[in-house]
Amino acid sequence: MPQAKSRSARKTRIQTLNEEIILDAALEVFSAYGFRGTTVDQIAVRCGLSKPNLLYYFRRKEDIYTAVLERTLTGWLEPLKAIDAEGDPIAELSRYIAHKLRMSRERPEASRLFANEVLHGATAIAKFLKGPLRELVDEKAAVIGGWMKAGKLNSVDPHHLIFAIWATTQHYADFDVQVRAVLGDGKDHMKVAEDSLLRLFIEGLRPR
Amino acid sequence: MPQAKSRSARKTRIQTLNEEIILDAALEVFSAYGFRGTTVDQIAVRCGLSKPNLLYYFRRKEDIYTAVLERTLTGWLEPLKAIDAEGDPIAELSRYIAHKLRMSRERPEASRLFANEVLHGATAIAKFLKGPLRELVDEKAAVIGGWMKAGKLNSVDPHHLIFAIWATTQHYADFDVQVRAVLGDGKDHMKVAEDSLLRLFIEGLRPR
DNA sequence: TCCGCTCTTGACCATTTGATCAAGAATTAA
DNA sequence: TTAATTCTTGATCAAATGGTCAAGAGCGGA
Repeated sequence: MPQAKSRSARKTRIQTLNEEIILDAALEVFSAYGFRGTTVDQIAVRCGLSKPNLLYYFRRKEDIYTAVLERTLTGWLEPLKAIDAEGDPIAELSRYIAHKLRMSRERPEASRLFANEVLHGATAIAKFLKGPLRELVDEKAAVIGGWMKAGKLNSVDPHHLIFAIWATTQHYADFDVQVRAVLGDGKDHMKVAEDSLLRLFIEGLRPR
Repeated sequence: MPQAKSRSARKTRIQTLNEEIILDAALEVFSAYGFRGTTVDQIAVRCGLSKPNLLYYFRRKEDIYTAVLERTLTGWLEPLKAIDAEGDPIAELSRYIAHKLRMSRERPEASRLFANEVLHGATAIAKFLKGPLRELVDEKAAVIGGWMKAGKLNSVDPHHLIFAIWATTQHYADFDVQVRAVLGDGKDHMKVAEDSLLRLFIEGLRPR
């Protein structure tokens, strides 16, 4: 809502359109350079608008940033939410891992934006972390813990299991440059990554 | 070597001392705010020197950054190097995981500096990644692969296994804020983290 | 068509910040 | 002690950058 007073709550066609292309461009730039490393001009150039025009839609650079973050956080919890307490434990967790891995491949910018924000203190999303995120994690950790008590899974602290899944899957987005440096940029390694992670999480390293 | 001409190759007592306290301060600040997010003045204040004085020892901000990175990379590979082909596979990998986890607890700044650099393209350490890092990883991956072929470990792509160990252990340094938001800041959770990761990597989730 | 509101931008401003420099203080070797 | 060298810093600069503003262009409903 740029102009606090004169502009009505309803959005113009142009307004909707431009806010969208701004946030698209902002995600690209912020995820690549971080908040401080990004200039408003970079975003402006990227989406073909002038700098004052950007600041017409978003008063401050920070507003663009928080808008991009909010937009990204929407849906960030979806894969975890999808874990079904009634489903087969191994199948549910396998699906979760595969889902997170797919997100790292298809939308690495979202993961990097998030990683950068957390890495630098997460001041903009502290409430999200301590609120919705924590609640959902607690809930699903309880589900996983139930599976373990029922003997359907080996006993591992469920919270740390979730951390491990986050870490390993998001690694392919956040540390993509390193992965490519080690494996070579050529081919697509995500298929191997998926097979490896699934086998590792489910079977572990010790032979049976 | 600040003054190119008049200063000899040998370092003064003061020079050695000050370069050290500068790099100590720089690690703190760079790891917290990233390269762009850090100002020379912040570092100067942190170590009690004036800004021009900092730039007497390191001509450019970038020189401080690369010096800190270099200093941090020294030793970054040590834990992986320590994996012994002659040792017991499970024991060697357990020790490696525990070692990396301890580093995340004791020197999280180093991990965060590295994470930030890779996240933003790793332009300053590209040679390190494609050179020494890759070579060492290939070497140790071969060792682990040998263990698997010998039936001493379940077969998982060794490169991706190493990525998984990096991701899960460094997660506790890089995503510390998130971990605390979910688990609560109060107690020390690293002991539970270690038990969980070791059990997860070795035994996996599927009950035997 | 006409009028009010929305959209766009060139010019501009203030602050931050990396970097320089000259001059003086401190240190060191003789 | 002395002279050469190293170290330190206040003052200053130029560039980058977030943000403002007034004026004009464009759009949409009556």
